Amino acid sequence: VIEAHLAKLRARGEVTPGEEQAIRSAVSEMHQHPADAVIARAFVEQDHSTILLEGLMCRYKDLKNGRRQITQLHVPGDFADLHSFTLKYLDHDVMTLTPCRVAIVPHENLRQITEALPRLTRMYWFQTNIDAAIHREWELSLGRRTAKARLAMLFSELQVRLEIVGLADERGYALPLTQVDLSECTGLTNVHVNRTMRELREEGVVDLQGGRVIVHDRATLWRIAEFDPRYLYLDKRDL
Amino acid sequence: VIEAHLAKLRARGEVTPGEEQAIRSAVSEMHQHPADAVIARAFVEQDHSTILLEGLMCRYKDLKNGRRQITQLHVPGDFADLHSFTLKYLDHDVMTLTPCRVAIVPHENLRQITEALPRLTRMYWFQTNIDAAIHREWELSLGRRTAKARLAMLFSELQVRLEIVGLADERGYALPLTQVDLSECTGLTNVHVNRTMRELREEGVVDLQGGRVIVHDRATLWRIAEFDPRYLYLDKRDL
DNA sequence: CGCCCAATTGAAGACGCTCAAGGCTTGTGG
DNA sequence: CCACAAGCCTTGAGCGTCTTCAATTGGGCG
Repeated sequence: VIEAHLAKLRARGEVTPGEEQAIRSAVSEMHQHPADAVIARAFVEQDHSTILLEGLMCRYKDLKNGRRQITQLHVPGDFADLHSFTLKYLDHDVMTLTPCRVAIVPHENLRQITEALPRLTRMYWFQTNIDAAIHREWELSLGRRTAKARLAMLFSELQVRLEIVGLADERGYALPLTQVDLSECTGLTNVHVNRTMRELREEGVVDLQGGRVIVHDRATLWRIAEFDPRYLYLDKRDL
Repeated sequence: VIEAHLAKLRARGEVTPGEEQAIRSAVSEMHQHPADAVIARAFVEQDHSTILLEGLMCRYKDLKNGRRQITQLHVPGDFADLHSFTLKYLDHDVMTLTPCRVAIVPHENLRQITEALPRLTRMYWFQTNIDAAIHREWELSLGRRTAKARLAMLFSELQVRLEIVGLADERGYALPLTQVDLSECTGLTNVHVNRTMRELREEGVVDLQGGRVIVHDRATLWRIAEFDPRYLYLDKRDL
């Protein structure tokens, strides 16, 4: 059931049988969450991390006036809050966007991995560094990209990330998000997301209907977004 | 000379004599850079990381139309590109903003630390996770904060980060940045930064003159920014 | 003294926001 | 089986924050 997680690790490099065994036995339990459930609240002490197996989750931060910024989306295979292992508490909430199945990994087990398996430790360190790389690409979107490019970026990124775990192909992928969700990812309003989506649809680039992203013209989508997948670090390496 | 770096690590927890020795001997050389020098170019293979000893550096990403987003500022004590150890290349450029003194740490030495010193490895993993936390706070700024709040946020964050290494007090700190630099941090134009700085000055909150940030009213500054320093993880912990 | 870079200010315009209303789909209960 | 509610999508109109373009001022330095 954690195949997606292993697939994500293997996108970077080999996972030895011993490492795979260590990962499997680090999982203490499986769990199911409904949509819109807060998995981890900001500034609350954590004693475990969560691997997303099925569904979509997000990290977000709020301002007092209610304006919300989603700082990252999580797809199956992601360690949604691995960074809480070193941080002890999170600086953001983690919430499900759809019903989700997850695997729980106690921090104590992660600690033992860092004591005994340096290579696997580096792999997990690497994974949190990818999260940071995604944050940086989103900073570029939020700070400098136009509305259309922000949405194009988001759809491009998700397509690549979902392809790694076999949940997308070149034609599209399931994405059961509302326009409000998209607006909170892109720093726009839902109204403006709606208008921008219409433009992208009328230009024959992408469409989102029935909870599914349909990529009509990937080349144009990437060009609009100035999307360069290298920031996702998908090439294989020695670790 | 790496005292600032040790001070930053010690803000989170103890550094044992053995760990301190490992850090010191991991440094292969010192180096001096002029202002506006690119230290690491995006997508170019790296074989070392860089500790900033003196001066200011930044990470930035550009769009094709020339619009630039600075994704993080680095102050003395920071490991500016520690993440290149696991990533092998960076997804952004790293540049000096002022003349800088740096210490070079070959990745091979970091690798040996991960093989032999799990606790120090966790400390460094933690440091890259702080970078990610800063990225998230900036995402919130870029996506949802007003211009005034973005600048207030930036000045608040830098004051706290510089205090850790003894380069700021409650009255202010040296910050030899131009308004163009500030605009690239905050996703604004230099013109709008200028106008917003004037507002903050006229309200008696902060001022930036002669390369120095003068904090006249820290409480108001934090309130405008909705600044909560917990995202910088300055409390001491077992590691 | 004059050059260069940064800061500053003005005026006009654009991109995205706010407020508001209407339509569509889905699920629920009478 | 239909009425109704709830949530999401869609569209219109007006507005505001921030941008763009341009010109002027100020300060540091060779």
